[in-house]
Amino acid sequence: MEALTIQEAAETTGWSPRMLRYIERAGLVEPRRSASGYRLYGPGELQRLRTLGGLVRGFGMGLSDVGFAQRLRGDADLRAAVESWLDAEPRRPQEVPPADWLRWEQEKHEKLLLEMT
Amino acid sequence: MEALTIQEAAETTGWSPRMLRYIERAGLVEPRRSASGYRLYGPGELQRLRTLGGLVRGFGMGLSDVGFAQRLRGDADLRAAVESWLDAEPRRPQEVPPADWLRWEQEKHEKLLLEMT
DNA sequence: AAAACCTTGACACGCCCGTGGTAAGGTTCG
DNA sequence: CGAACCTTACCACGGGCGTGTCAAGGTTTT
Repeated sequence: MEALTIQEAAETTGWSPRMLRYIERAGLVEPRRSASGYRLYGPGELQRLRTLGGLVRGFGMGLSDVGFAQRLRGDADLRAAVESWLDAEPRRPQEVPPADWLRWEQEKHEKLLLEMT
Repeated sequence: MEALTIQEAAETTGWSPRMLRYIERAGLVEPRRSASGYRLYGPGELQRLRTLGGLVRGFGMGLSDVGFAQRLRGDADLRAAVESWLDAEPRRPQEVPPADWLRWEQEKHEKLLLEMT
């Protein structure tokens, strides 16, 4: 049987058993269960847990950020809305021909405005 | 002068003046300032504030999520790390040829593993 | 059967997020 | 000049996040 119990998984990944349960509830790494309900972590889950640690510690992001990124991936509407908001950055009006930048903004947003009301 | 003061901007966008200052501190919408330090909201900022409201209320995301999305856009390393983590989803091992899925995981992560230690 | 695991559920705690309010002081308008 | 605005800096507070610990009960191992 190629699967570790929660305490063994905790030892090889650096997370506490408590956090492994939390990570599961957050939908980030969900191990399969044994017949009696024990969590069973396979090689894929272990790898994912280790790189999750690298992500959090290496970039200072929270588990909820990873959860949001995961949500972004699965929800095309959300992704489109967020991207079009980011595209419309009104930074530095002076980097744009001064006569145009007002209309330029408004055009950028026309599509989005129709969608979200 | 085509720019609104903070209270006027608040009235036309639905945010409170307090929140407009908060949103600025979060790096999401940063208006330019008058000579004496007053915030001046132009058409671009106003539009951005309204669509930000749509994003938050329409999708139930927090301002910090929008901030994270913005950070993702600007930081290529972060984006690559997050994407490769999401790509390695160990969901449903049975959807993949059973002999391959273990190596498949490991290869997917090799690059990332070298970068974050 | 006892030890050493596992499960879920609860209480707790510190910190950050999203808000509001208020105070002390500068600016603009009438 | 006075009213009405603006600025920054604080205090406060409810809620969620990331953790730990503990209790009550089921499972696996020896």
